[in-house]
Amino acid sequence: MGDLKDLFRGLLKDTPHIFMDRNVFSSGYTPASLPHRDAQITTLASILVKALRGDAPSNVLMYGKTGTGKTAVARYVGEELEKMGVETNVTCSVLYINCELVDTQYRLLAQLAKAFDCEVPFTGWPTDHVYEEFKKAIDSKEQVVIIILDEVDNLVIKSDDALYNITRINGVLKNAKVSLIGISNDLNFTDYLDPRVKSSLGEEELIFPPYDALQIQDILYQRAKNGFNEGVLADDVIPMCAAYAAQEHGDARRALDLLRVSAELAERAKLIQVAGMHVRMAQDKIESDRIIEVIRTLPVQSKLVLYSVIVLLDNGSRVSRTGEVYSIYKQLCNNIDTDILTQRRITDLISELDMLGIINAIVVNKGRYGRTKEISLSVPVQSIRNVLTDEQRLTSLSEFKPVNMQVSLAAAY
DNA sequence: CCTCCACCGGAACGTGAGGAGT
DNA sequence: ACTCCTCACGTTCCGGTGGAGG
Repeated sequence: MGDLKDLFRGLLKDTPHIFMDRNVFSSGYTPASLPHRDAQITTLASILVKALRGDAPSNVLMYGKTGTGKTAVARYVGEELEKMGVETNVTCSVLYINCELVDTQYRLLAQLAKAFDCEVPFTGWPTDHVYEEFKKAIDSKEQVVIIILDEVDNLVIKSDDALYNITRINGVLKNAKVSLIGISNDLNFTDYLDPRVKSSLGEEELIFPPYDALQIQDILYQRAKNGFNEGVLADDVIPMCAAYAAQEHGDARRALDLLRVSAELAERAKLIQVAGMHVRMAQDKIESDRIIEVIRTLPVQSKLVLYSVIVLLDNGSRVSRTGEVYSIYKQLCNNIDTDILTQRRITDLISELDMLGIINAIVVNKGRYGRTKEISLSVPVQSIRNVLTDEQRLTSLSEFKPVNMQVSLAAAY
């Protein structure tokens, strides 16, 4: 036990210093420069420069798939604008709000008010009261407020009132000016909008095309220079990360994750250099983490269906049919005292699992023996069995033995 | 060529939770 | 505090189907 004191000391000493600054790879990090986004940066800056003259810039909509640098560009230009505002003595405030978390009008207003030191309780006030408070707070002095709404789709899907109110706020303010920057990865999201909001929000539009493999490489090299110590990356590491990410529609964030995970794997193996092998391992790890996360958050009923497939697999059938799955599923439900859903619903659950890429379900015709779905697992069994029995209500199922297996025996012939 | 299996999948409807309006 | 609306989740009902076997 006395050695425990040295536990961390030992680990500290042993750990090779691959990372210089882990922060460089976190999602909130804004790098000092953004390769291959000069055009977007210049355009955005030329729109926002009006703020430095004390006017409200046009509202901007930014489109692009995930990992194309939308958020980074918006934050980067925002920071520069604030800096410039200090120099030129114009108060410019840039607020960044992620609408994935802030997805109702109330929460949005509360969040905005809070940014101006205005106390709003989490709940309780009528929405228009919060709106008034927020107006009062920003109108207290002359300033230009730029609100960046990331993932703005989330705010709109429920109702576009929030956007409607904010786009019209300039009409009622005396001192302050407000502009919006909406960020969306859905090109068609304006279809959901009220036409008035649409024309007001989309005064300017910026498109972010996906990066190609070479561009991703540049980004990675730049981050690696700030994030890793020198010489820890083998030559092929970054090209590999870029190639993998480029295959999946040029997602730079994905490439950065890949690079980070590769380095973490190498670090955990106590190596001093990251090799191509680690990139491959990282690719697998990210994918299996994704699958596990998807399965873990599945509703209980879907888990039961999935478990039924596994049970059938354990009993020797490589593919299973809907009828078999359903009969096992019913047994499982009785076993843990859960409501049994109808077969119609199970059909849908099976289709959902198929779409998530966890199972493979194809419709086949067996002539006289009917028409059904042939279901097989498209991920390794051992990786998901434990995830399923981790769920509190399903733990007892690890002991489960199916009765009445002649159905699947018959299927063997 | 016809039948008929064993399920597919569309349509309409019921229900409860939760948010918005008043 | 109340009703109204919407949405996710499920059920009921049912027409549809490709081909093995007669």
